[in-house]
Amino acid sequence: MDLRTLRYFSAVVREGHFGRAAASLGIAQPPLSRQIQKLERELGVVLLNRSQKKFEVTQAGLLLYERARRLLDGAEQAEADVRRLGTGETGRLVIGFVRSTPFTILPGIVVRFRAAYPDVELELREMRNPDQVKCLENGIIDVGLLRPPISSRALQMVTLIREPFLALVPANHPLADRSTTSIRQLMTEPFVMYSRAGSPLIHARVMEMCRRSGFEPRIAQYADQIHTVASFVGAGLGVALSPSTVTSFNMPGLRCLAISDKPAGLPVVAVWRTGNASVLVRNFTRIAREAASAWRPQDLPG
Amino acid sequence: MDLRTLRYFSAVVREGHFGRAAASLGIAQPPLSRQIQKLERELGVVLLNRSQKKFEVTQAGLLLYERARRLLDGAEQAEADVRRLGTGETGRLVIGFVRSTPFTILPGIVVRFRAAYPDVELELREMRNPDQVKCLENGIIDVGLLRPPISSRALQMVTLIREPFLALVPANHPLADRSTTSIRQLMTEPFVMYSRAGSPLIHARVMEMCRRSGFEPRIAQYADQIHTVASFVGAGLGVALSPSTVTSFNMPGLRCLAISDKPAGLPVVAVWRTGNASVLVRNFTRIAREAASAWRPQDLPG
DNA sequence: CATGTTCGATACTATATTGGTATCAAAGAG
DNA sequence: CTCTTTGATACCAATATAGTATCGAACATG
Repeated sequence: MDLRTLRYFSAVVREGHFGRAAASLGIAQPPLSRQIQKLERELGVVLLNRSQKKFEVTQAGLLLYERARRLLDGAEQAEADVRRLGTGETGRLVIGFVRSTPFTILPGIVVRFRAAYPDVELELREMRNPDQVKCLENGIIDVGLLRPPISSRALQMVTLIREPFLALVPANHPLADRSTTSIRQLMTEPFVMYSRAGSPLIHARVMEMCRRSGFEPRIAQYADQIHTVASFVGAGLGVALSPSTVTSFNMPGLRCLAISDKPAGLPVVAVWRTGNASVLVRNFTRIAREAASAWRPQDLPG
Repeated sequence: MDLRTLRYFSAVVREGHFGRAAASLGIAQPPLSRQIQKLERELGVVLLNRSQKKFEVTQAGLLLYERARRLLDGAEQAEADVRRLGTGETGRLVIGFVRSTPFTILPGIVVRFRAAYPDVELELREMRNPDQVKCLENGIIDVGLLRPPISSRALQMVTLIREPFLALVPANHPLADRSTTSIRQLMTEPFVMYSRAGSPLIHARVMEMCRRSGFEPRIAQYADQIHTVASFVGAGLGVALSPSTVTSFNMPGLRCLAISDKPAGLPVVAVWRTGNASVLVRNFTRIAREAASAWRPQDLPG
């Protein structure tokens, strides 16, 4: 007993007429008659009473008709649901993100994704880099938005944006009125520095930039997070090199300058399990790339 | 998407292994692989992630697995139910019967049918002959237990029993001590007679029997029903010819005698719609015939 | 009452689908 | 590095399904 046979039988009962049923099914009448006969033989049950020219549906036939309708509806629904889930129109996606992304690309990604796939449940979890790597490997999150490097070979990634670095100086600093500076010009300044523990990636990059410009920065103050750094610079504790996200805060006493050295930006990547060919993930990363390419660091000086 | 394909997919997911799944389905592995591929192509959805040697079921695949299980269970259940209904193991049967049958064959039929088909709902309705004919034609009752003749050509019948006639005499009658009499011997007796209106069939048969024996009965009293006739005879109002069911009552002052003329018994038949090939009806009439052939008029004299 | 029409069943043929056997290519296991 | 395991592929055989032509019974019509 397969669904085609049920479809046929259902059509015969619905139309009350083999010829019309066959027409509605897009087949000829003789195969339809045979299929119904075969169904009756298989079940060992008379479904249609063909005593006269016109047939009459037996009790058993009526029962089968009801059940067939339910089964066919169920199958159709299942097919549609699977298709929707499989094409990523529906389902659930858990996204990990690091703290900086809500100030850059995360909002754009979420807005675009929601618009494109309104029926996909999107769960967003802020997590630090190492947690995201673990959760990606466990399957707890499907995609991570974070900063490289990541070491796991089971993970695949695509670079979304490179956040440029800015130089931060206090408003009363000699450089404060200019829109651009070089890293070398900050050589003698005291630095407010991202701590190695709190932001190891930025710490390393800033140290590297200074060394490339030929000096070891004199560190006046460590700070863990971007707004702390900004507030310390605004308070006059020193200068800093920071991802451009600082412009998202309206910090009093703070001036942001473009860096003439044009150091490479700080990449943010989307990461997912290499095996995970889920359409949802593919769609999300596609949208993420689109959103990222439309993103521009806001209020950039210079 | 048919049920076989779903069965195949379900087996693959359940076993987690194409080879074992194929074995459990009783087919070879290559056709199974192809069917799954075809299913994925039809749905346009990746159901199994075959990234490595071992596959992994996708979200969509898991959804389809759940739905497939439900559909397959539903189909199996439907098949079983239809088969049961179609083979008359289950369902509902409405039986009409005339007043006399509860004293003769009805109990035996019901007991046997209940034993053979415990899951069939049996509804019993006492109805007079003409009502049964109407209800049979309307489909309100499925089988009627009644006395011929019936005139409708759309109805089919089978004779179940022939209730023999007995002669009834008062206990103080000269014939009361004998076990047999002839109809002629009652020629001069006053008769308690079934009324033409209340029991036209019996009335006609009794009149016919008397006329065949060469006399017109002198009617002392009319009565409608069998127990009324019996009580009147017992009260000494006259003699009577009656179906043997009278022996079911323990009527004081009444004696029952066999009739040496051996008149033909009063037939009771089962009747059903000619078109109605319902297995339930066939089974019921078969059981009715069995029960009838086992029936013997009780306490028959002679 | 004969005749034509309708409707499902049957006979036969062509096509499509499905399953089996042999074999391959890649991935782990030892 | 070799052997085994596992799903995929190529090719062939068997089965199942659909189409065309036609039949036979039942109802409608003149």
